[in-house]
Amino acid sequence: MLKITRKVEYALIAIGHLQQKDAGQLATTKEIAEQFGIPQELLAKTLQKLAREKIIQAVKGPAGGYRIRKDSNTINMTRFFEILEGPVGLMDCYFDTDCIQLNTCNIRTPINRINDSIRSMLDQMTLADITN
Amino acid sequence: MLKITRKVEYALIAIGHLQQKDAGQLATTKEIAEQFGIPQELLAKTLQKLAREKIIQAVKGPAGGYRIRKDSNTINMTRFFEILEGPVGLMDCYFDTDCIQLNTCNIRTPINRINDSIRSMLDQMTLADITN
DNA sequence: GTTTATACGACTTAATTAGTCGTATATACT
DNA sequence: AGTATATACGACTAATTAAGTCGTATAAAC
Repeated sequence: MLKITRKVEYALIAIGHLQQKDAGQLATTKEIAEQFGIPQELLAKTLQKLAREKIIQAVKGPAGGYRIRKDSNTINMTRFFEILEGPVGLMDCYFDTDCIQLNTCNIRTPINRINDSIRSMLDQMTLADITN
Repeated sequence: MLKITRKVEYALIAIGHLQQKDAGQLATTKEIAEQFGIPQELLAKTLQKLAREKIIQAVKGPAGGYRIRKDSNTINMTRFFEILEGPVGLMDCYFDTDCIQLNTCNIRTPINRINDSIRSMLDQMTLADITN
């Protein structure tokens, strides 16, 4: 439990790599995959998702690749995680309120308290913080 | 990601129920399973694990069951989660340091920072806090 | 027009989680 | 003593989720 998935892990590694680059410089998925020993196809799909959400910028064609956007310090980690994984919540009922057992459930409140703490912590971290 | 498992969910529900009881009163797995609509066998195994770790106390035989221990406010949530699920860490390398990529990995430090925050938050919560 | 990059959906495989079953053991009660 | 009812626990199966692969399309540099 409380594990991040490989997709997130790979995405963070890639972003970290992009942040090392000089402004405007591109990196290809191939380059990143090889350098960090991660499966290229999976990384590719992940970066595509991030590009769609304007977290990074994609450039097609030969000499293409991805670059980090300047505003990466405005993107908080809750948003980042949710792009790649969907809702960040210890239990689904944090978002999805039509649980049959809602009335008998005696742990919703405390769990949501933990949840809120984790979310607000992640809210306060930005993607830029990931560069060591 | 960041989801708690059913085992933990069921355990928390059960503990919440036990805490409602008057001091020394027992509840059976059957009673809890029926009241909250959760699979009895699975709940049983979970409670057995908690009993082994002295989180709750088991009484065998007819008129047996489980009761909460008085010191449930000294048990923190990190410990509780780890009894049921093993190490609480966003990535395995938080505990297991022999990752092949340790030297190339550029996200270990920031991830561990998030990790520490979550753990220290859970450290500060006790099981007793789960009673609404 | 060929090469090399991203885009993206469909698919397969692997791993984890959830749930079940059989059997043993302790104990209250008759 | 014998029966009923509770926990104890390992082995097993089913379901769900995560990880990884493949095929094909599209854009752009040369």
